[in-house]
Amino acid sequence: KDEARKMLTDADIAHNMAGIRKVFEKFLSFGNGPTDAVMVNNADWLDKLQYIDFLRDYGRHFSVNRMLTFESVKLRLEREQPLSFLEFNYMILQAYDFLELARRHGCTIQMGGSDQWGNILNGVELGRRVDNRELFALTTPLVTLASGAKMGKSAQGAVWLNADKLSPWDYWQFWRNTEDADVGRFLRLFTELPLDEIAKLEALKDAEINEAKKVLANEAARLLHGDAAAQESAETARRTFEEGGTADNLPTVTVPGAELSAGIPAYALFVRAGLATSNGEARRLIKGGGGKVNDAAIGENDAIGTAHLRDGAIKLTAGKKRHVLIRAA
RNA sequence: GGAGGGGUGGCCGAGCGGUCAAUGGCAGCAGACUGUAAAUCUGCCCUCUUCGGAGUUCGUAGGUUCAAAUCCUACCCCCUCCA
Repeated sequence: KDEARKMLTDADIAHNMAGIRKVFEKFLSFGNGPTDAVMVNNADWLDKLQYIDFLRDYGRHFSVNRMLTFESVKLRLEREQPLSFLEFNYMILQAYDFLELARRHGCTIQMGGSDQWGNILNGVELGRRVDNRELFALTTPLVTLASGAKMGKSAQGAVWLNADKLSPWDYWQFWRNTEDADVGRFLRLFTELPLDEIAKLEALKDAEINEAKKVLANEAARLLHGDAAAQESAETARRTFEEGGTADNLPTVTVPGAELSAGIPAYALFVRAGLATSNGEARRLIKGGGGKVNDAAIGENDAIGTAHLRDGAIKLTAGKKRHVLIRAA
């Protein structure tokens, strides 16, 4: 990270921990068994640190000369951006965390993105110097797209693993929209399919590669959100994109029946649906031909109401991929 | 503490009294082309709008001026060097 971290309150931290645990629960089992995962809070040991003792016992093992050579630090200095002492200490604390984890839980390997390489090695070295422990680091390259961009940007922003940040449907869509050139690699990285099967999928050419993308979306969504959610998303996608119809499971926003009877201007409805963040944006979207009601162009000021209900819902579309159903509450 | 440089829209970065809601690039959104792909081209990209305009922006607060992102003062914050 090369930008200042935000200070978090205790409540923020507790909230974040709960969120992190919820995500990891999908992939790990927490418990007391020999192979179960344990979630710990480094405040358990960091809060008790005595400054002078810490400096004397651990601080002496860190050379500022060396810390200044770290990429994250160098970047900040080169750009003449601020780097507080608090942040400068982050790598020391991370190293100490590794040591504490080794002492308390017999943890011997730390994994992370390649940007963590230096930080993790600091811990490895600290373990050797202080406890004569042998610790290990394992890092993976940050995943980039074939086009060179960093992965993780979707139409709505970041790709979140929490369902309340990014719905299973949007998560499925994210994978479905993978670039051709990334499909094989992503199947290997993000699914548990056998490699020979992936090789076959990857060999698909042109429009056929879409089948591979569906498999990728299904598998990735299944791992995170479960079978049911994955299948539902696949079915919703099939009906929406392949049949051009209206699937019941598209994201839905409800509006009080009375308001709908009275009629709501189209631009306002797009804002309500979350398809635009301001009235002006909604207007521009519709004017530019990117906003549709029940798959048909409309005027941005047209009143949308009960007359537009089809099977109990009004389908709003922004662009080709974002659809929202409006239902009366 | 002293000297110098600087804080501009999500980010980078021009502007340095009026023609500035503010060049350009990136990111984002939409249209065309397609395969829910990429690349490319086009449009949009502060808020509101009865589409004529209106209102709020250029660290914060004051001031000068007919007019300020641009000048002055104070304050806050950042960077560099000196102590």
